Amino acid sequence: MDSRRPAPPPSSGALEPLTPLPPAGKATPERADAARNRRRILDAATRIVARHGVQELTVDLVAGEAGIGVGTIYRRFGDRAGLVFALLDEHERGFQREFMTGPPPLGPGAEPTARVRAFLHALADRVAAQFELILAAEASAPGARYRSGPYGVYHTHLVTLLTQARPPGTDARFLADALLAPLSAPLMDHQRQVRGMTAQDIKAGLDDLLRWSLG
Amino acid sequence: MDSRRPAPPPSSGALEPLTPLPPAGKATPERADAARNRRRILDAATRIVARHGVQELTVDLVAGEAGIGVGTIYRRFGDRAGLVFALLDEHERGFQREFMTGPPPLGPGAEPTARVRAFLHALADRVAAQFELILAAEASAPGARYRSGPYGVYHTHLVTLLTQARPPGTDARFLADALLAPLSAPLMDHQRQVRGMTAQDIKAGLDDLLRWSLG
DNA sequence: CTTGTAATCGGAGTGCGTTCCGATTAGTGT
DNA sequence: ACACTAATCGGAACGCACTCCGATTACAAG
Repeated sequence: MDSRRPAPPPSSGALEPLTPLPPAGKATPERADAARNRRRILDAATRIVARHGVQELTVDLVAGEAGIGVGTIYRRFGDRAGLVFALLDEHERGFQREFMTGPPPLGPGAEPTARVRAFLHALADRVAAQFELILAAEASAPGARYRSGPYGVYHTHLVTLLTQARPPGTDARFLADALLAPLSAPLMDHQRQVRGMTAQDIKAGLDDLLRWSLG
Repeated sequence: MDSRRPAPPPSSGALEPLTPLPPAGKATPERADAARNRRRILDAATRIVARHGVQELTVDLVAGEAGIGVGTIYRRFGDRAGLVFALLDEHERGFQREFMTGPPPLGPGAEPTARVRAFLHALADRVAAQFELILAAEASAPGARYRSGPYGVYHTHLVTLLTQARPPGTDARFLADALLAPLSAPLMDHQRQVRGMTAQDIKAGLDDLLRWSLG
C-alpha cells in the first residue's frame, strides 16, 4: 500500500450511479479534520466566486481564504476542475431529483417523448444559469464534461427514455449524445455572443430536432 | 499608435471568409525575417509532434528547436492554441477545397441532402485523423473551436445546404450547430474510449439524424 | 492515558503558458 | 551610403496549476 494516495476525491458527481468505484464499498468515511477542511474550502470558494467572479478563483487564493495549504485542496478535490464540480454539486443534486423522482412532465408519469423534451429544456436552463462555473470546469480539464458523473446520469436517463419512445434499430446511445452535444456551455456561449440567439431560440431548435427524431 | 502590438496572428483559420478582419485591407505583408521565423517555428513544431507527440509540444521546446525566443512565437501565433491551429491549417485548406470546389457528392453537383451527408462523414474522418492536434487546440483554449475560422466555414456551408434542402420555418443556423456538435473531438474520444463506438457507429448515427431531419 | 501508525496538513518547489521591455534589425527616404 | 523609424527579436520575469515530502495530528488498540 502506498499510503500516499489513499483517498481520491470521495465525492463530486452527485449520486453517480455508474462511476466505476474501485471496490464499490466505502472505505474509511473521512476523518473529522478532513471533513472540516472540505467545508472550509467550499465556503471559501463560494465566497470568492460571489465576490470576484469565477476567473479570480485561483487555488492559492482559495487556500489563503480558507486558511489552509494548497496541498489540502488537491487531496480533497483532485484538481481545480474537481473543486468547481464540487461547487456545482449542490444544485446538481436538486436537478437530478427533479427529473428522476419529481412531478411530470420532468419526472415519471408523462410520455417518454414529453419527458425528453422537458428534460432538454430544463438542462438548457440549468446550463444557462450555472454558465460561468460550467465554463470554468470545462476550461480546467477539456472533456471533463463527459467523464463527470452528471453527464453519465443525463446520458443513461435519455437512453432509457429514448428506448421507450423509439422503435429498435436506431442507436439510442448515439442519439442521446447528439441531443446533449448542442447543450455544451462553449457552444451556447457562442450562439448567444456571436449569433445573438436566445434561450428561446435554442429550445425551439431542440424541439425541431425532437419533432423529427421522435415523430 | 502603440507600435507594440502591430501584427496580431496574420493567418490561422484558412480562407476564413467571415472572420471580421478589422479594416479588411492587408497592412504590411510581413517582414522577411518574420516570415522566415514563422516557417522555422512551424517546421520545428511539426518535427516535435512527429517525434514525441503533441503532449511534448511546449512553447519553450519549440523555441529552442527553432533557435529563437519564445516572444517570437507569441508574436506570430498569439498563443499555444494559435500555433496548433496553424499546424492544422495545411490539411484544412485541402479539406475546404474538397467540399467547396471538389467533385460530388462532397463538392457541388449533387443533391444538398447527399452533400450534407458526405460532408459530415468527411468531417468525422478528418476529426478522427487529426485527433491529437484538435484535442490539444481545444485544451489550450476551450471554445476556441467555435471562434476558429474553420468552424465558421463549416457552419455557413451547412446553413447554405440545409436552406436548400429544407422548407422554411426551421432554424438552419441551429440545425447546423446541432449537426456539428456531435463531431467534437472530446465527445468522439469519449465515445471511442468509454462506449467502444467505432467511426462506423458514429457515421451511422449521423445518418439516422439526417434521415429524420431531411427526409 | 499512552502508544502506534496511517491519514492528513502545508508550503516550498516545479513546469509551462504568457507577458514585458530593452536591444536589434529590416526597410525606406535622402 | 547613411540615418531614421517602426517592426521584430529574445529571454528574464510572472502567474498559476499542480507535486512532493517532512512534520503533524486524529483515531484505535492495549
